Parts: sequence; structure tokens; C-alpha cells
Amino acid sequence: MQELNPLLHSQLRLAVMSILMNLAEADFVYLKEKTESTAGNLSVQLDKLSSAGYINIEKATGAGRPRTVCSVTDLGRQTFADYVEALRTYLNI
Amino acid sequence: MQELNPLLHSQLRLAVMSILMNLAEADFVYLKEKTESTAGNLSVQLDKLSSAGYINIEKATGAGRPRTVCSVTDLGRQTFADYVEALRTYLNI
DNA sequence: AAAATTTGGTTTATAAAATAAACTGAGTTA
DNA sequence: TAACTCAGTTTATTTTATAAACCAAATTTT
Repeated sequence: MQELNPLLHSQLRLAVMSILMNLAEADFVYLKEKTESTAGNLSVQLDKLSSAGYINIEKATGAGRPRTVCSVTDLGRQTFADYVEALRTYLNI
Repeated sequence: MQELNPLLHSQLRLAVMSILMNLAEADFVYLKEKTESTAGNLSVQLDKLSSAGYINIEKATGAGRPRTVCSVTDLGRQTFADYVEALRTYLNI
């Protein structure tokens, strides 16, 4: 059996990736609301996705409140696709 | 977003459930080989699935070596189906 | 305009989970 | 019958997820 990429096989990180796969970009506040996660947890998980190179994080600060905008990278997109393929074999779909 | 049943959203437990969904039953040794897991890890995870009522475990001892046979319960089957449905929304499939 | 409050996060601590290492007892084999 | 293997369990360790506490900048209130 293929292994399931542990970085993606986590509820919150998968939810984030799922959202970003369908949107050009999404900011911290939006992701927090959509996933119903705490800010702390989200912050940590976004860092992990970013460190792995699966997402890009742009932190805009200065004018008004800070804004953290995330988007999926090409690597992230490919890795997500691979993960989906692996899962299919587990789920028989 | 729906939550992903944490008991199923674990690589090894999902692998075990996946195997049992396609087989009437499977024993410890078979599951261990198929999943390439250690005996200790497998033992722990089988207990969790059993405690949740997702699988049935029959331990035959006496004649020859002990044999631990597992099979999925109706609850397990239903829960697995629900999990698959929830995942679909994450994966867009 | 100073004080209080809210917003958008990060850092640190805690709880839970996965995994492996060590152990046990019964069955085989030499 | 002594050594060894097999089928597992128990306990300890590591990793991961989550939440609680904190912080700085922006906004609102008085």
C-alpha cells in the first residue's frame, strides 16, 4: 500500500489545501473562518505547509491591519494530486 | 466543512479498514504484512478500532499458534462510508 | 487625545496520537 | 530439553495536533 503524505494527511492542513486548490488565494481570516480553527493552530499548520513548499505566504503589513495571503504552489498542487490518487486506492473510488 | 472522523483519519487504521472492507476477514499476520506495520503499532490500532465498535476481533488460541481474526462490523462499514463522503468534499471527487 | 478594545496574528505549553522497543508466553525445531 | 521462533501485548518515546497565553498595531470610546 502506498503511504499517505503525512503533511497532507491532517484534517486542518488538508482543509486549507482543499480551499486553496479552488481559489487563487485566501487570507488568514478567511481560512480561519472556513476551517473553524483557532488562530494558533492555523498559524502553525500554515507554517508547516509553507516550509514544505506547498503554499506561498505573503505578509502585507503597513497600510491598515496586517494581511496574510496564502496561495498554493505548483509543488503543492502536484503533491495534492498525488495524495488524492493514493487515497483513492484506500477508499476504492 | 465537515469534520473527518479522527479514528478513521489515520494512515494505519484507514489501511486496515480499507482491507477489511474488501475481505470477509483478515488475520493479524496478514494485516501486518499488507500494511507493513510493526506488530506493536498494529496491535494498538486494532484495539482502537475494536473499542469504537468498527471491527470485530476473535482471538483463537489453543490449537497451534494463536490466531487473531478481524472483520468489519456494520457500524464500521457505515462509518467508513460516511468518512469517504466527507473526504470527497475535501478532494473534489 | 488617552484609555480601552479589538484585530491579526505568533509563541509557548499541553494533550493526544503514532510509533517503536522491550517483553511474554506458547509452539517448533534441533 | 534447550534454543529459537512466532504471535502478539505492554510500556516508553517521539511526534503531532491543539489550545492557551501573549504581543503589537489599529480602531473605537470617552
